[in-house]
Amino acid sequence: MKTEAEALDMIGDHFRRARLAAGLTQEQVADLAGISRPRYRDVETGAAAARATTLINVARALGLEMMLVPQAMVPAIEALLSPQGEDDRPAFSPQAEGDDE
Amino acid sequence: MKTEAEALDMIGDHFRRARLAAGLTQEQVADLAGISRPRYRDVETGAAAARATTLINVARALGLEMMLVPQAMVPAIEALLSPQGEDDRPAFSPQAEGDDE
DNA sequence: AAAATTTGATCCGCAAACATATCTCAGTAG
DNA sequence: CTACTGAGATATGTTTGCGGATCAAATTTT
Repeated sequence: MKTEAEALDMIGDHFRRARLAAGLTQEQVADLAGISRPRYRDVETGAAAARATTLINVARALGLEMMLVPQAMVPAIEALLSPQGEDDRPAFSPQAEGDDE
Repeated sequence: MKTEAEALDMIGDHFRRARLAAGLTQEQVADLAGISRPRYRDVETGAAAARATTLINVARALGLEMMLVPQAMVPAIEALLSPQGEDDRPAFSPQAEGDDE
């Protein structure tokens, strides 16, 4: 695995930013997402490949939403989010698709 | 859990659409994503809460990308994708956040 | 300073995702 | 009818995410 780990790391970084911006502790977010604190920590650090439902719950606890979009549309969406400059950082870099790896 | 199952179902439906649009078999996509066919089938049917890396790989195998976006921006992004009307269907409905459940 | 809070990190036990193999059924082609 | 392909479904065993408890380090608060 290669890009997968990077993706997880970017997700975790995104979550951390959103959490700090919201002024929440790890435990608070973990509780909101319905997961344990050690596990939320793993998500933030990208230590583990969390389940889809876990990521969805964490995202929603932080006011975020996971979306599936065509790779070709990613730049446009990023452009749409950047100016808003809240705390939104698109999740994954669309660096070509390595298919598997 | 409630909405989680729905989200998984929507993801699976999205994948299936993209797969058929690409003219690929389940086995081909599973191979591209680096997972077994029975498991990819579970993903399509929403039977299992796949891992984050699994979803990322499947998405990329289908020319899609997963993104984390502020819930407030979801409608705008959907509007951006709708006109394209290819095979893009935003993944999850942003119906408030149930936090945990 | 000490005390409280937040975070990093680890272990154990359990549940679930995962691979592999196998079987069946629907559809199409021979 | 038989042969082939795509897809649904199940069984077994391995891997791993997960909760809970527990520890220490870093930060903040009094």
